[in-house]
Amino acid sequence: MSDVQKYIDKRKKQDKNFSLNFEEGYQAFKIGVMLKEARENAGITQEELATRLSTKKSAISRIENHAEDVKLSTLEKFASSLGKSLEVRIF
Amino acid sequence: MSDVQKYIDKRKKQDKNFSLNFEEGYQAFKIGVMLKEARENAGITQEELATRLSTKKSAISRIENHAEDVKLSTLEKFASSLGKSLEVRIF
DNA sequence: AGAAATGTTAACTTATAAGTGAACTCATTA
DNA sequence: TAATGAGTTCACTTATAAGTTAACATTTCT
Repeated sequence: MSDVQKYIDKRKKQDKNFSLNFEEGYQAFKIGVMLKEARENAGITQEELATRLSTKKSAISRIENHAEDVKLSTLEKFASSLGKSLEVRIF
Repeated sequence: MSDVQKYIDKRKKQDKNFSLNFEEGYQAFKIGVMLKEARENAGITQEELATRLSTKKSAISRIENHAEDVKLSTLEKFASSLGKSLEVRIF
């Protein structure tokens, strides 16, 4: 079972509304999970990442959990501050 | 020579400022070219695409040419209205 | 060449992502 | 069982992407 799936199940239990309408925002949600995973793999806290990005931990949390939508530049900064790259592809 | 490179050369000729500072916004720019390419491959005009996306051709032109930044949802809508998918990957 | 279709740009408005601070939960630890 | 560290959520502000109109430019026709 993938980490994404585990996370979905966990959130479904906690959050009644969650299981209902997450399909709409699924893409954005999945990216939040991706970002959280990338950060955790890098072994740093939200606060540390926030410092690197000159922002606050609350902003990081929002992106990882509730981001309806994200700007491309935000994704890029997030990724590159973890030493990662971002690929965007149309296929 | 790639289409992206051809386009860069063309723009450099037209636009004095262009060759100077395009590194900064390179990612966003490249995506604009990608989107333009995808649209042209689909054989539709900016106006037709604008109609599909319930917006105006000027907005399409801006995204293809001058977009400093783009929202993920905009990319997704753009791609899916051309029958394409969007992939975002951190690596 | 002139006309029609297509694309670009600028100026302005509207919608919303991101920045911020504070109060809270939860887990760990001294 | 305080205290500390990590994460979440809320309310508010600020920055900016996207919507819109209109004028202009460019390309592609006959």
